[in-house]
Amino acid sequence: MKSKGKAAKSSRKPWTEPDPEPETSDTSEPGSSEQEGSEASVHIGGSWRGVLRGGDREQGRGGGGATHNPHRRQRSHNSNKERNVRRLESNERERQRMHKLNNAFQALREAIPHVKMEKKLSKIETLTLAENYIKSLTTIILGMSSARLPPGETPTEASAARLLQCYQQHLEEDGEESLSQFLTQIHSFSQES
DNA sequence: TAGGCCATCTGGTCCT
DNA sequence: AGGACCAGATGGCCTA
Repeated sequence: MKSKGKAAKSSRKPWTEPDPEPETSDTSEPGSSEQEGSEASVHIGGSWRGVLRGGDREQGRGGGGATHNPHRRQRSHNSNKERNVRRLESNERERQRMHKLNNAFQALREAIPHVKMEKKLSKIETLTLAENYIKSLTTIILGMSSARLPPGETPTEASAARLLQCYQQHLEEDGEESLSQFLTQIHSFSQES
């Protein structure tokens, strides 16, 4: 679970009803997959978590607007057991999603050179270094291609075209969709300049 | 011990 | 309808 290899985390509170109803015949252990120790419920700092999260998340896409959003989807009235199952499935999917994200971060770490090899880069460090690395490479490539231009060709035109060609080659080799997206951006950039 | 970083849970919206 | 995505909350581990 925790990739740091430290002691397994056991204090995560599994999903439970904030307002426990009498009929909660849990056959499935709430924390079945990797948590144990189901505490009474999610009672945090003197208030219910659900209450805490009520109405102050009005920004951003997934952000919220939970309380007064007229377009809010009607809650389906599933049984507690059903909701528990769905919640656990959601948790599992979210975990997998985050693992994939972390794998991508790891791949990025390995792709960028950095000085302190013994220390693992944090996520924010990885992103920052990657940004700088891309900028440096771009500068170098543009410099190289403008150094040997065919006569009559403007530097930006030619270098952008070269860049495009280079990425197209990568695209053919790797077949990555993310690359093609970037390719489009490069292309529009080259047309602008 | 405080602060940084992280994994996980959670409930909301968005998308298919 | 259900999965993906997102951001806030929380608590554990580690280091200065």
